[in-house]
Amino acid sequence: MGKKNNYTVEDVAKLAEVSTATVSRVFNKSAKVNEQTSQRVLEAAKELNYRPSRVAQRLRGKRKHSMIIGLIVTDLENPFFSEIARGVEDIAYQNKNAVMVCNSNEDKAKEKFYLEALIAEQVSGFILVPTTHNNKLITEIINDEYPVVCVDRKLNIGDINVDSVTVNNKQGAYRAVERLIKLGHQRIAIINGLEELSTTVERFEGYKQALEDYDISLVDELILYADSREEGGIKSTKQLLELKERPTAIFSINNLMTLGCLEELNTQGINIPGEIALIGFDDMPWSKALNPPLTAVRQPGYELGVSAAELLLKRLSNPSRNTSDIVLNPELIVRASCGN
Amino acid sequence: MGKKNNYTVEDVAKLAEVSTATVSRVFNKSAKVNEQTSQRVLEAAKELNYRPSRVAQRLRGKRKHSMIIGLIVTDLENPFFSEIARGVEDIAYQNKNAVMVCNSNEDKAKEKFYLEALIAEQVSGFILVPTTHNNKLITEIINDEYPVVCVDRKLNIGDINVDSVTVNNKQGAYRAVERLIKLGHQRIAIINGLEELSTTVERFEGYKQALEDYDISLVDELILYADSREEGGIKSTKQLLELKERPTAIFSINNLMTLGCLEELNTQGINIPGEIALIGFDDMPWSKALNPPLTAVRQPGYELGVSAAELLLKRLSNPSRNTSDIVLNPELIVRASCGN
DNA sequence: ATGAAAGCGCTAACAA
DNA sequence: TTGTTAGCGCTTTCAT
Repeated sequence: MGKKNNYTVEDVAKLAEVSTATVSRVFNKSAKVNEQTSQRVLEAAKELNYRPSRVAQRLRGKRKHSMIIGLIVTDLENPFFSEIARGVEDIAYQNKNAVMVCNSNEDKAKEKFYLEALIAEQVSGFILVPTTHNNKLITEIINDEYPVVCVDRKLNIGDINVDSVTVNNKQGAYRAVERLIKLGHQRIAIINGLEELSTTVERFEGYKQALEDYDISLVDELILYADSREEGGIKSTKQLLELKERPTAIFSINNLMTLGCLEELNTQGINIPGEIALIGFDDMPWSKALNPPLTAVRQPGYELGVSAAELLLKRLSNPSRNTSDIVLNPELIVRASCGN
Repeated sequence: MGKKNNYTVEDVAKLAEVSTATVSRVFNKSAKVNEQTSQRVLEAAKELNYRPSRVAQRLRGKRKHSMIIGLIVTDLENPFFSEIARGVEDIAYQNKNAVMVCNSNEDKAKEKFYLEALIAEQVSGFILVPTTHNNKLITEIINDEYPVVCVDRKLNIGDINVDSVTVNNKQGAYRAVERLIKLGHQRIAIINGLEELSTTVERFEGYKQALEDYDISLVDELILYADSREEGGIKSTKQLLELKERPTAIFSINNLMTLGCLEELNTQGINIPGEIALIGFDDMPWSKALNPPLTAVRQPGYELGVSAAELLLKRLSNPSRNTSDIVLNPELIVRASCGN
């Protein structure tokens, strides 16, 4: 019970009748080794099924980093974030880095827990979807010059410098709402996500801007906030439907809430887009198979992940590089749910 | 540039004017330390913003494991697997373990890469959705007494003993097909997933069993295999629709393929379930919002993850424990896509 | 209650 | 080309 393959360089060295240094050299190709000696070492290693301990390597080595990228997202069940994860992973894997993804579940304590675990494990750097702007730990980490890239959301902390990759949320929202307006809608409700998120703030700005540009005034009862989950969409939609004067269109700011919204509308037998038109933020694989097919602002999740990983890799190879903010543009995918 | 907070026990010891041993004792509460000394150490540590290096701890310490669970899934973008991940994570977090999830993307080389990375990092153990049955590396790892739990798929290797948590796939498939038969269908097509997966094999068995029990013979042209992705569903459906004699019902074995299937059916204007009925394996958050709402076999993804994590934790605390196989039962969720 | 010192498994000078 | 040796940062005897 538990031999657990704990052979060391020394065991291999002994079996191959060489020094530990030679074993190390063979494994790392860090210096010329005689072909035959090399063979002997490899055979010995194979016989013992030897695996170098990365823990020891890391403790000793000058290359302090682990070739492991930590990715912390806020909701792994949300396909938008799994798309990001895929993007990160593809780039990382191409560069022989492993990605370890952790799910903070929008919970600050969990985020902290994972951040600390990953630092303790000495990951090379982080790609992070921060839970909220104001995070002391993250500030510390960044000030400690730990390589960090924020993705999807910005870290709105005073004068701090971080790489970031985000989407032009304001523009995306603006286009969605503009579309609705041009279709003749005036009473346009918005279901916002968590209030403190930069994405929520920006999308809401797009909404306000569009209304303003078209001389439509904001109506309090049409501006809702929910929890970015399906449940939140259902609840908000119910609330909207109870209004004396219902909205003629709903702009839902996140994929899962949109699903909830659609469900509730269908449940209550509302005709979409006849009675109420619907546009969502975030286009999903199933959007076109929905009833009705959903008009949505498509965010390039995969590309977000790719860019973030590339950015992190660049910083890793050049730590003194200036930080940069990459902003990707979303796109409005028009389908039946908003009419035409 | 790059101070990177590399303070060590020694720095703290110096500042607090104690020995490194004392610092260690304070941090690990591993022995009585004078209250005042302890205070001094803590202050010194805070001042330097000292974080013990887990790498060094692990190299030295007797507790060899890291409180990190490695989870390797085959498709992180598939919500079924993210549900599993959530289950694993919740249990792990409750027990102060971190989860690092890796995505093998159904690729053996990638699976190997991650397996080795995680072992090298000395994770406490694995929860694994194996890419295919026959995997030498995994056999080795298990034989090395590394704690492993297989989830969703079994590792059909000869005499090896592993903990596993799976779904009763045969039963689930049987019920789906039986339902179709009872609704009067005789020409029932099946779109299988990757041929070598245990899940595919078992679901196909359920299909065959049901047909046999109701005296319906197997028809080759109605038995298709695809790649478990949306694209595969589209392709297979096209193929089915080109048949001289079309099936009257389709049983699609995986969520993403079902989506593809539905899309293609809708694209070609097929009436569901009028012309062709559809049942899928795997119920998803969006299933009820589809057009038409989808009848599906619901797999308890979250519970799968929970059970797997619990099993792993048990093995960790008692390595000589007998292995066990947990089988969870699926459930047929009836909606409009199969008629009634 | 505290300190000194050994050593975990490995790599990188420095020698030979 | 190969070996010897000194640590990496920490925990853990063994002394004191």
